[in-house]
Amino acid sequence: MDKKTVVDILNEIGLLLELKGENPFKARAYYNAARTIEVLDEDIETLVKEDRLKDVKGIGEALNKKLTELITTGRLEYCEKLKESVPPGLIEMLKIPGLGPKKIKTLHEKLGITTIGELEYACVENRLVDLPGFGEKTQKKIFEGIQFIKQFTGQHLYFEAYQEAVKLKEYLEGTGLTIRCEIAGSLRRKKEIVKDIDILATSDNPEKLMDLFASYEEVRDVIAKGDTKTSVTLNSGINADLRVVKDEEFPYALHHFTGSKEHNTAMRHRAKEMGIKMNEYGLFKRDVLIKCSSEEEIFNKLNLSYIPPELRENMGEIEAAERGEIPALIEEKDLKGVFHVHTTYSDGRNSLVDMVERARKLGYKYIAITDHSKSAFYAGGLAEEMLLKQWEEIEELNKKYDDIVILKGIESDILLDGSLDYDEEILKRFDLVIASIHSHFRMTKEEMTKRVINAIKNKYTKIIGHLTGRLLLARDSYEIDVYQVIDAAKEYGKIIEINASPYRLDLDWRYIKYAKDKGVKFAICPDAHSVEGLEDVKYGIGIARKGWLEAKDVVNTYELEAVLKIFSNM
DNA sequence: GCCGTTTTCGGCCCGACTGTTTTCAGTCG
Repeated sequence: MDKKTVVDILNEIGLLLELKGENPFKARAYYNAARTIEVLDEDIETLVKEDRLKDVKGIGEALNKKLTELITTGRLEYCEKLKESVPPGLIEMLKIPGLGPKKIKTLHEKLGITTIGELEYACVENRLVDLPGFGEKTQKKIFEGIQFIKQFTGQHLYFEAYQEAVKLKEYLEGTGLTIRCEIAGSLRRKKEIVKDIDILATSDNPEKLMDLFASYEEVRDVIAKGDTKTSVTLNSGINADLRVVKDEEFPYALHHFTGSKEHNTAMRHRAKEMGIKMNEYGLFKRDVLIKCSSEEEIFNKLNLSYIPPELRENMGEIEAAERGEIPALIEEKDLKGVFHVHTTYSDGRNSLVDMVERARKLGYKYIAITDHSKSAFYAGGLAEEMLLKQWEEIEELNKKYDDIVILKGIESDILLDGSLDYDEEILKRFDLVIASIHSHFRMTKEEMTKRVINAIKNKYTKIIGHLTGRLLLARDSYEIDVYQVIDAAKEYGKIIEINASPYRLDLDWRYIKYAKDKGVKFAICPDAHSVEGLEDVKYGIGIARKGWLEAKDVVNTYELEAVLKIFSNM
């Protein structure tokens, strides 16, 4: 075993001990030993063989024993045990500037954070500021550090890539060289996670356009550059492709580069059956172009009604289009009210009145304030006294405004046995209870499913919040039988949330259509922790559309009276 | 965990800097 491996292992042990909060001097002893061995003149294997390691200053009885084990067997049980006891994500966090073992330990112990993704989400939810030794600036610095690290992972949250794509599109259009320019690919399909940005443009001067694309100020690297396709890496770490085609080819190319691959394959298959060849340059019957000036025409030529990009996943959309049964998908303007809003009463960044004011500005007719419940100590959950205070404030505000109604709500933790977080006396006074899992993620699938179904059975539960608990690119869903939960929601007439936080987008759209077909209703909720967060509903709309939802499937497209009626019938 | 003893327990490198905190803890080099 070479010296470097030994040194690395000793340093790692030091680190792990610090993360565990062991005696710092014990950790230092390992660092010291690592440095001692690093500068050792003699071969360490020889020292072990001749039992002279113990004579080296800094190596005592315990280290001598461990190093002997390591060098003779190639393994060190102590180190392996230690590694098992510390989540690997904590070690990764050391890469974040400003974070050392002590702060990481605090994050782990106080907030239960085990991965960088969870940490990022905790920053977004403003959870770090109240921890001992943390504050506004620390939280900001950590968040920025995470953004830097994330650049190199190759997968990106929809909203981050989308924002980049919009800027890029504006830049390209600003060159004056594009005739048409669109964001295509998985972004256009509103996938929750994307791996790159695809932009399609038409131009009379493609070469110049490619040059200007490659010299866009946000470009860090040019990966490939040609006449029809150029690939770059942006400063944000996201890859972007620009494809340029002739203007008459645009509709075909837009369809082709929007995908998905599976949808395209099925479409080509269908075309072939009709004796038509289909590719990014056109539809051809016996090599003669079938002229189409829009995507809609392409579908029509194949005897299909228009399929919105969000549905192009080859999950039944072609068959539905053939029957003329593509639904009129929900749009953001359909929303009349907003549920699931946090305020400074718990872990929100803005006050109750600020949230209400912003909701009014956005044109909503009702808003449900749903701070965390008392067991959510990590998020400043509300004890009964605080609830009473909040209700007083809500009543005052309701007197003041005649254009918006504020509902008294709560995002109640679902406790271990599936019960809600307050006594019946309190529960019955809420207008809206959203029941969500926030703790004890590690249960068996059967236990977790039963827990959530118990919450569904509770007559005060109206909406089931972020059903799978996933944090995109950060934390997988807990084990749960989503289909069983959906069936229970149907049976008890409960609403399922589409959590629109761009970090969650939960319920996953792949389940939504199943629930819709059963007749389950949804609510698109921003889970807003700031006034800006209210606008996250747009991401929920994208996911709802991917799940084939129409306005009538989503209760917050209804007038308040209708919503309250649904609630009262549960 | 190591070392060195006034020999078995108490001390172990530190200064700049930042951001908390209200006199200091944690990070970085």
